[in-house]
Amino acid sequence: MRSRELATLAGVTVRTLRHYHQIGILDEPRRSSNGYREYDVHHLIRVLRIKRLAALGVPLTALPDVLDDPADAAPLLDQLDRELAAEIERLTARRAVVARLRRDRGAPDLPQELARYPVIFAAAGLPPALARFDREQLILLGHLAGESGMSTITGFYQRLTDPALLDASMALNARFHALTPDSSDDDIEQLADDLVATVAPAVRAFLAEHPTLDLGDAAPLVEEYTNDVLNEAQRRAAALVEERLARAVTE
Amino acid sequence: MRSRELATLAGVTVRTLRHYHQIGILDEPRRSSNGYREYDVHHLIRVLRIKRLAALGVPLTALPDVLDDPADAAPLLDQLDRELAAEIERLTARRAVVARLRRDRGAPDLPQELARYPVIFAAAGLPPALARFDREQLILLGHLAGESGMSTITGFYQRLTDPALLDASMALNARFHALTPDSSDDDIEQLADDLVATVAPAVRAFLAEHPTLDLGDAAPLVEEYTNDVLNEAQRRAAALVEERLARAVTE
DNA sequence: TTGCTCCTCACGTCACGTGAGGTGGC
DNA sequence: TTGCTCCTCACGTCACGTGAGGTGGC
Repeated sequence: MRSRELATLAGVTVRTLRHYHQIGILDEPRRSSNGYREYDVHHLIRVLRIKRLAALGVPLTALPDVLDDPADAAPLLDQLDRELAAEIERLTARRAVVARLRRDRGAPDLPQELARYPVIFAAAGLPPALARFDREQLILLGHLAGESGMSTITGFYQRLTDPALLDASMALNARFHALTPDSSDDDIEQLADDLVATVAPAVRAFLAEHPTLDLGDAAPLVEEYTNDVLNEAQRRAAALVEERLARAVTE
Repeated sequence: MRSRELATLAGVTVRTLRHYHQIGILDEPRRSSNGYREYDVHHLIRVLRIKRLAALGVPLTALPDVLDDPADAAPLLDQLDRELAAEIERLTARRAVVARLRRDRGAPDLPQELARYPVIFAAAGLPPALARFDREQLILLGHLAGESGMSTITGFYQRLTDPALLDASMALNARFHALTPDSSDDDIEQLADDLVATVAPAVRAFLAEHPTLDLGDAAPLVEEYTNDVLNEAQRRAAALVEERLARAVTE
């Protein structure tokens, strides 16, 4: 029989037969006078055996050994089982992450522990520009802080998104966002005062429970980021907040 | 920061960064005077986002859309979930086949319904050459007979491997295997008689329960196979058996 | 001068899919 | 002459890994 017939009988494509020839797991048959390949039933059997092993996940390059010596099958099956178990576990874990993201309508580019906060902020009316700032900062912090720092971050965002605090802090965020390079010093000072007054209790309570975030060598990166993203007035406000908050919290 | 530092911070290889540049999902940074790339924190954030989406199984080519518009995330997550579910199902089914093969110490290149029979025959002392013949014939028949024919085949092998019949038929198989082109006509006739006498009751009972195997256009292939594999005396014995068995069963 | 880091090609991976361009049989 | 089947290259897939060969900074 010729290529097409063998392929159809075996349930593969002609290209697949060619490929099996190329990598040497299927003998080339004799050619008829016009150069056409003339296969016989032994080729069909060989292809069926290859197909079945391949369907189990055996790499084609491993096939000559297994096909020629059935005794090689047992360790191969053991290995296949281990690989399948591991792969299923990977995919199942991945699916659990996807499920959580879908449930929370979370951002898929954030660590799953943090994915829900941008959604909460967006729902509370955070301006898009600030939302993006916050999201990127979360990505950066979440990665640089590592496993241990993650619980500090989630603890902080947990308090920030407390319903009692959320609306007030969103209003402050809007004022912060509205700062422009020609905002008055008074505006900046006033915003810093209001911000500290609003969040100080939460920060104090938070610090009692969590270690300080230690970014190690990576701290300048976070600073570089905020410097790049905030305008002059916003940077000044942030510096004021940092300074006054430290005092408010320690006194 | 330069390539190595960004790569280390992000937990990827330098080659991966190059790849992201090549496919256009990561902006090329400015170069320092010696041609070295100088990345900043925004590149780090971008790579972290890419990494996380990629870890979920999002193809890199789909990333620009998702990264630039988080609203695209929901349908993407739905699709990912479907793909993951389907893939997990495939792998789980595959693993079940592997588990059955391991349990039965079955041949992995046979349909799973038939995998255990070669093992039974081998344990019963079938000569290797005949074992190979039988195995290949099973592969061929199992494939050509399709879904419906499979139950006919398993039914037949079920009876053949009945302990009451197995030893006797193995002895006959050994005699069949021992036939050479210069076996006497008497030996051949005697063997055919003994074979028919031994298996006729089982075949009769079997035929009462199962339809005849219909190979359709593929029947000549099976004949080609046996003609290729058996020697002259064995072919004559097989023809005699076929003829006399048909009579023994219908009378 | 000697390592170390960076750079740019460019091939390899795995199991084929998909044309391109050409030839024999009805 | 016109389809149909077969043939042989040879590039593409996906996300990089892995050298090869060369250059700048201490």
